[in-house]
Amino acid sequence: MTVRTYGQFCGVARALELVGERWSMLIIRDLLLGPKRFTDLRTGLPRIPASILSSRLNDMESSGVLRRRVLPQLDAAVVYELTEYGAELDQILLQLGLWGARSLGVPGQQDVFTLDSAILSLYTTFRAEAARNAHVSFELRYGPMVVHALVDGGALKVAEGSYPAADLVICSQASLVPLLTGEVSADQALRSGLVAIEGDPAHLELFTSLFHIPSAPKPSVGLAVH
Amino acid sequence: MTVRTYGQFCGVARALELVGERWSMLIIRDLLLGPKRFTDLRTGLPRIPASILSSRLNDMESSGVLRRRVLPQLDAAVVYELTEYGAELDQILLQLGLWGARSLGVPGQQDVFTLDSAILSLYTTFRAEAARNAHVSFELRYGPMVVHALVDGGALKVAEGSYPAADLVICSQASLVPLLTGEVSADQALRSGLVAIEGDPAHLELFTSLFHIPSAPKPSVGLAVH
DNA sequence: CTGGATCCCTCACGATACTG
DNA sequence: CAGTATCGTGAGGGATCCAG
Repeated sequence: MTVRTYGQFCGVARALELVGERWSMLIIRDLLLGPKRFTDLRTGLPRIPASILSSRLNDMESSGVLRRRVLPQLDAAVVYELTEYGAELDQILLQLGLWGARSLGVPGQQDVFTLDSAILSLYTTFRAEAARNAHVSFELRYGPMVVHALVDGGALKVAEGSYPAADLVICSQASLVPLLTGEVSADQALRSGLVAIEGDPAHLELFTSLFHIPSAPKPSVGLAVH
Repeated sequence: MTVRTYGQFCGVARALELVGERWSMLIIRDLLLGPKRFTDLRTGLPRIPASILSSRLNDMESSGVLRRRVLPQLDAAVVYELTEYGAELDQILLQLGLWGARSLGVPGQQDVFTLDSAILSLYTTFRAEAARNAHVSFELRYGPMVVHALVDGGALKVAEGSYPAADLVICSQASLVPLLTGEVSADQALRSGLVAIEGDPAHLELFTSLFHIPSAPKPSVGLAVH
């Protein structure tokens, strides 16, 4: 189980040796939302072979990114959870998700849309600075999957399940990406049937201002200016 | 050349399909510092097979992360440079480098320390908020490799080569990591011979406050709280 | 000399089956 | 349920060769 290295004395190379193998980042993505069992991870990552999941978990446990924990229950349930070190990847994962979301096309026939990525997508696209004075709650229904998002003045909490007190219920028939990029306005989304809502249409306008996929670059650090 | 996918409709998965293959991130790391020729990239990544470099460049060109450009010269020199989209990975790469630097041990016998990673390491460890009122210049000598860093009130510019007007010259005999993490103080580093300087020792103290590898976590977004 | 392409070998990945 | 074992395939690694 000797990890392949890059032969470089470099923080980036080291990071990639820890979490750069195929599937590792997606495992971490799912664990960011809480400890999970082996089977939970398989469910969230339908295409990962069990043997690969097993070896990734072992590798990342050895390197201190996550840990195995035996729950104090009769059935001795085992969960995997991020260590503090591993959990510090959260911002990086969110930014990477936002960067990648910009080139998400339409979902392919084979693509799965999991609960965890639905929840994560709300965190990645959340614009805290636009939510300073916002206090609003949404329930989102992606087919059978239901999550809710509570916006409370710059803070966001997303979780699974319904939220009967929600200010707005959004039922999406397809990908919300065009709405989040601004390619489609709230109005257009409603009229075209991209989404259906229960509640005040003005709240959908608010939703698009709180959750957004920027098409223009954020100001760069200025390394690659030419 | 059909790219392996993860079969997920998710920004993180999409990002990994674009830049998650082995070596891709390190290619981008080097290109963050400016356009480079095929041979320059090979020099900075000694262990990458030419065939892999070639296919990564082609893949990332197809996906819009970088572009080939033919310089208007007689020899028709070709350079590779990041697109605007690719360049937006800069913050992510810097943060990933900082995260990985925390588990950098001592450089292995086989490890190379390239000019680009030396320059990048200064960007990754730079603390702009600690440099608000700082105006100072450093020359760093890692064996035969020489770079200089200009700190100008929260802004940093690092480049290759000597800088005769530098306020402080730092000659490192070994890895600077212990100094940057605070494991070794500026005083101890001098007395132990970890570094030798030309200039005011007080500037070395300043250096350690400007460039730092935090051992404690930065505040997390609060996803993985349990 | 740069910018690759081609060959071959090895090992990680991926699918399936199996066990405590 | 929670993984490990087996095994074929294809990507990575290294050397060599070729075109502009």
